[in-house]
Amino acid sequence: MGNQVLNERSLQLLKALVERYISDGQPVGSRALSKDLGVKLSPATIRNVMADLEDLGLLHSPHTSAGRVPTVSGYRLFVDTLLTVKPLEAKDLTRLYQGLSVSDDNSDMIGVASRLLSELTQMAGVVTLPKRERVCLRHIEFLSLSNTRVLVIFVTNEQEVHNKIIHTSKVFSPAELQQAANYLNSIYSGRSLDAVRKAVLNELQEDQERMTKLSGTDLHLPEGCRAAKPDMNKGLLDAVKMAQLAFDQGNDKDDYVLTGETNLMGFSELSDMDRLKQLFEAFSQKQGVIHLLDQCMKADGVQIFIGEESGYRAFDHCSLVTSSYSVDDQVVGVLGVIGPTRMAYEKIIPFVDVTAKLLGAALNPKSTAPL
Amino acid sequence: MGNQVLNERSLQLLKALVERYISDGQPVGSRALSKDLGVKLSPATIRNVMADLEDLGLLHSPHTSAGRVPTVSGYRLFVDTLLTVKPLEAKDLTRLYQGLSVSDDNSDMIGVASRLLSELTQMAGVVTLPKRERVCLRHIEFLSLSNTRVLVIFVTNEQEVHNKIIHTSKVFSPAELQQAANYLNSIYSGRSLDAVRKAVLNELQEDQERMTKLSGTDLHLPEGCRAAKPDMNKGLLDAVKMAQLAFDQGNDKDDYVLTGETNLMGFSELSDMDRLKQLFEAFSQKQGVIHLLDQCMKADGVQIFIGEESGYRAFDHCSLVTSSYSVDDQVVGVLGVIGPTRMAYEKIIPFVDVTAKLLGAALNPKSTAPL
DNA sequence: ATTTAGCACTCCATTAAGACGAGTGCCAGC
DNA sequence: GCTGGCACTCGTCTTAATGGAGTGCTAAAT
Repeated sequence: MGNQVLNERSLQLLKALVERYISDGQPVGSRALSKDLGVKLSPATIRNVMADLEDLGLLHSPHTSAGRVPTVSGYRLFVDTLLTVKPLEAKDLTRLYQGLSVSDDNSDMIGVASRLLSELTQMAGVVTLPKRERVCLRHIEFLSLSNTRVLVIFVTNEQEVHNKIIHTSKVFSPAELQQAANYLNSIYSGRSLDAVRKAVLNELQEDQERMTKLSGTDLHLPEGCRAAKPDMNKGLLDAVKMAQLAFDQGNDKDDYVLTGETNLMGFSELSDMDRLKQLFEAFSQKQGVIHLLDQCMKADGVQIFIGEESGYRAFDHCSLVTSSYSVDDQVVGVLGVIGPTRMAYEKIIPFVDVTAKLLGAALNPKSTAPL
Repeated sequence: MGNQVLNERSLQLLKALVERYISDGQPVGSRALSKDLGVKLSPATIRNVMADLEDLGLLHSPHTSAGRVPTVSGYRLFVDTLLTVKPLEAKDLTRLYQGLSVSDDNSDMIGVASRLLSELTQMAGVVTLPKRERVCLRHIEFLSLSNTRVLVIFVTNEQEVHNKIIHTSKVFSPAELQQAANYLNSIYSGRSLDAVRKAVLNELQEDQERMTKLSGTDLHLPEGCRAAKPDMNKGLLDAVKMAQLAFDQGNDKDDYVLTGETNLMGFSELSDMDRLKQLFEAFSQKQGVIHLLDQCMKADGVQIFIGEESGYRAFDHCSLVTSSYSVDDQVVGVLGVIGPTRMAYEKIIPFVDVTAKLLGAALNPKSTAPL
């Protein structure tokens, strides 16, 4: 009896079984496996081993007289220790390179990456937009709309343009807005949004303290203040206040680009309409998916969620292969592929891996000429 | 014999049949119809009439011993002349009003409208983004990225921010860009993008003519030129050239917001996976849908495509109820509902109608205070 | 001249039964 | 510890039978 729980042979057998199941989609029986396996073993022996693997929770029989199918734990063991990753095919690599090459118009790199993933894997591709906090502010601009409504436009990382409407406490003239923008640009340009937010808060706090200290005597200039003239100083404070509104928390509506969802409609394991509906609803509600992807951002390198591991019902029959991508050695986002649990991990993993690296490179501001 | 092809009675019968079919989803037989119908008619008589209607191509039997189902022409006749539109229920109307009320942050009105449509009708809602050409330019801004790459940011209609990267023929300093923007803003602000594009082309053409006339003698100022100094004039020409690049054709990537696609997965007539896949693929490829919606923009008021009428295979089993929406008496976009041919037209039509009107009102720049 | 009742007929949907086959579990022998 | 053999299970496929909803046609009724 295979009392020595997981010997080499049973692992090889599990590997063969998973591979077979992934390529066929049919529960695999002892006979089929016996033929697949290099080692000469009779179906009966294999049945014994399979029974052991089933006891360990790595396999599962749909019913008495069907073959075995890997469980989530079975897949997990497989991807963690048994999998032999296949290098990308030349043509796919070329495709990725040409799609994600550093070009002048990299305005839709995220979309391109997502489309490439879905196109090449024939599953769904997903790419999160770069986390705003981790991204560099390049330029900020204010534009008066009406009365106290001000449109804030800011550019990050060479290409992305964001905008938001804020309400100011008083009415500003275009010149004042211009001045405020100039000031903010001179101080904060080039720093990460996160840093800017902190600096802004800090600034406001210091000001608060000064106010209390010098109660009323606003003609005296506190030291450490860069501004030369009092009225100027007042203007700058307004600028900082506006910056605070602009970079407010909650501003970061994380989002992602998902493509090739329709590819998922071909898979038999997702042919159940209710399941599929749940999955697509999760896609459009977004928050669940975002949360899941956020988890992947912590670790870098390729990460995999198999079936129920994700913790989201809608993903019960799906796997998610992700990798974070970095700009300037800083992790800014995640991309990945969504497909049925029964997917060709050994091919998908390198796809995701390479795409993440290329996307990071393409987004790198250093590779495009600085101002 | 009902030789007088479409008498009042047969029309009433058709109406009853369509209504019954819409609410049941089952082919409707003569007996059921006889009960539904106010008039006392035996099933046999009804059978005769139904046979006539079938000859006219208004009805169709799935098979010998099933009831009848309306054909596309049947539906068409129904919606065109038989339909009695039901007014919106109070709660739905309230919902629309509160969702589409004029608020300060109407940045995502389009999305809100789409969500409302899908939520209230339990089908898919679609709203096109306002046509750029028909929308007013409010402000333009240039931002130098690197060398000849310039980011153009322009705001239209109070709220929408667009951006595009253009390549200029020479390197401009920030000051030059600022000047160019100022000039363009002073001349073109408030005019429709379409008008601006034409004016710009005109300007360039005139300049061209001037150039040929005065070949080389650029010290002489041609009359009709507003600029006072030659170098200034040169700068303005650059501005116009940049404007041309910015408002280039092909820039108008028409787009739409589609929500509630998942609602479509519940309908039995779309439960066929292949069909559904085709439909969803059409949704993500967009161009087909855009073309279809564009057609609806020509006519104003509610417009309906039933099944194959749309001309797109993917929509064969769907109907599309649309209405254009206008800002400032100018049609700028289209919104609508997509669902199975068997939909409650009498309810959907007022939904679409009212939503279009409210959206138009909410987007109207006049209703928000001007600068 | 319509309308109606009656009747034979068609065709789908459901159910039941049987045959098939893939695969298992277990046992006894190698 | 591995293997062959064997009985058994269970899903799938095929076939046949039954029931019912609905039609088309014809002949009688209005």
